[in-house]
Amino acid sequence: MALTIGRVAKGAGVEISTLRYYERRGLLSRPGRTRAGYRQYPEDEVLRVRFIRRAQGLGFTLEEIRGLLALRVRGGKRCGEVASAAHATRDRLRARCRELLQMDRALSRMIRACRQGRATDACPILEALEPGVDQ
Amino acid sequence: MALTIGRVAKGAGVEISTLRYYERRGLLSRPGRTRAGYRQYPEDEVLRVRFIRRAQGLGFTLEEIRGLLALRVRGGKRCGEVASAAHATRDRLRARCRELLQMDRALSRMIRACRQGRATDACPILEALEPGVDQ
DNA sequence: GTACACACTGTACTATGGTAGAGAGTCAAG
DNA sequence: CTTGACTCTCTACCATAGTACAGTGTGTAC
Repeated sequence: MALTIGRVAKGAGVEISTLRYYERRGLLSRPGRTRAGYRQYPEDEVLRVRFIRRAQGLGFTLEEIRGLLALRVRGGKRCGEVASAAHATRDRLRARCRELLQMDRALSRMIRACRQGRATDACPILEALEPGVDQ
Repeated sequence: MALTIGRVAKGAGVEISTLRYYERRGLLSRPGRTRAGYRQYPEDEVLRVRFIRRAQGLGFTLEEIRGLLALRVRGGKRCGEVASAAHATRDRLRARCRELLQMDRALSRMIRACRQGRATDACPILEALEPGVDQ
């Protein structure tokens, strides 16, 4: 049961034109077509599109997301290649997460200061991030 | 010892034009000027700019970063307001971090599968994220 | 067989986050 | 006092990530 582009769009909560755009950018592979030229998507295309939107929400560019989506193990071949790409990606995710947690701690400090009625005149987020500045 | 725009740019690793752009967008407050009209920045402006770049790397828009930079406790006044904004921001950071860790786990699974010579034909990241799809 | 929703391509426009260049003034060294 | 590096404003351009629209074809319900 193939889906039309309209159904995929509705399912994933995006515009039809966005799906065509993703196709042009190589994030979605070219689907089959009916004789009339209508795109025919497999049902799980919706999941792929949702993934794209979530990853964008996390601050990845479409280029990066294209890379994420390309990561998969194909029959043991080129495994080393894929595994090292996966490792590198994982490292970047973790670094990102660490920085988020640093901001989190800064905010917590601020909230505490606030509760105690102390004023922090300088920006606490900015201060809190200073130690990590050189990487 | 005030800094010229060129020194701030060099210190923060950005273009001069970018600093003027940030000023227009309200991320940097208008600095004092010399009689000749040259901008005069306090030394810690460099830190502020570095913070902006890091936050951008974490996927925040300039608008969001403007909000982050505005969060500070001013002499106990408007504390409730600021604290609730800080809480909300912290919640968003944590949600973001959780999603990153979800992707992290997906990658780890893939790396394990790879080591064991198993092929995962579907995209493992995509699969791993499915449970979280509905929020 | 004619509405009407939906699909197709192609082009053009939008917002965000910058970057580049013109034309002019400024500062510091020699 | 001139040369060169730096700064100023203003306008125009660029890439990314879409969105909108024109003009045309399709599919189905009545």
